[in-house]
Amino acid sequence: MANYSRQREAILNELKSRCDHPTAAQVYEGVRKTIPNISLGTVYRNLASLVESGEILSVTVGDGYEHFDGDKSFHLHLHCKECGAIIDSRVEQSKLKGLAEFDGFTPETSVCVVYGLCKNCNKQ
Amino acid sequence: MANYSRQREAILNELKSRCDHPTAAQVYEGVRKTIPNISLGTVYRNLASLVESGEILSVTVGDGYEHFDGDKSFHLHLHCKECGAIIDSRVEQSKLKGLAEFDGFTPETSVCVVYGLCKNCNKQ
DNA sequence: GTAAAAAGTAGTAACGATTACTACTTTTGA
DNA sequence: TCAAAAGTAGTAATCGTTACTACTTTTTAC
Repeated sequence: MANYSRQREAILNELKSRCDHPTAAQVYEGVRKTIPNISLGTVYRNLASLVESGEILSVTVGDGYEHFDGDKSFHLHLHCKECGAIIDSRVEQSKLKGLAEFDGFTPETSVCVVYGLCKNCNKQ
Repeated sequence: MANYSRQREAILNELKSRCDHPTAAQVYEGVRKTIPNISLGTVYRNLASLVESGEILSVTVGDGYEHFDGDKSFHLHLHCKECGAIIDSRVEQSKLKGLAEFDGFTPETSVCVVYGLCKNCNKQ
C-alpha cells in the first residue's frame, strides 16, 4: 500500500476525529498522545501530502498559520478577527448573501477563494 | 491629517492603479519607481495599517504570501493551483454554485472565508 | 513663524512558521 | 530473507514578516 505509515494514519485520524481547524502544531500535539516521539517535520510532510491527494483541506485565514480541515463537504468558514475562531457555516451554496444573519455572526468583508485550474493550465 | 505620509499615499496609489493582487514585495518594487529609497518595512507597516482601516483587502490563498487587493467590491478570487494566478470573478453573490462554468476555470475545492465578528465578540 | 512633541521612516536585526537535509528505521516485494 | 524503496526523527536552514533604533517629517501650541 503506497503512502502508508503508522504516522500518516494517526495524523489523518486525528484530523477526522476533531471538529475544529487545527494548525500543524496543534495536530502535532494531538498525535503525540499516540506517538510520543513523532517529528514535527513528519506532521508537516504528511499534512501537505494529504492536501495534495485531496484527503483533507487547507484553510488560510491570514492569521499567519495554515489550518487543516478533515471535512471536505461544502461549507463556509467564518473567521472572527477578534478571537480568531474559525466557525463552520452550513448555508446552501446559493444562499451566500444570507450570511449576515447566520448565528449572530457579523460579516465585514468576505473573501472567497476557489481552488482549481485556470483556462490555460487546464489545457496542458 | 492623521496617518498621512508621502509613502503611505504612494503605497495606496500603487495598489489602486493595478488590477492584480500583489504581494508586499511586489508593492515594494512598484513604489520604488516613485520613492527609490522606501523601506520594505514601511511597505509592510502601511499595508497592515490600510487593511486594519479597511481601505484595502488582504487575500490569502495558501501560497506562502499575503496578497493585497485595492478593490473592495464583492467578488470571488479564483486561485489556480498550477500557475498561482488569482483571477477576479464578478459572479453575483447568489450564484456561487454557477462558478464551474466561469471562463474555463475548473474548480476543485472552494474555500470561502468570511471576516467579521462572532456572536460572542460582538457583544463586548 | 517657530520650537517642542508626536508620528512616521530607513535600515537592519530578530523572529518563527515552514522546509530541507541526513542518518536511520520501516515497509515492500520478489 | 534480504536488498531496494519509502518513510521517519532530529536538527539545521530558509525566508516572509515583524521588531527595534536612530533619524526625519509632520503636527500642534504659542
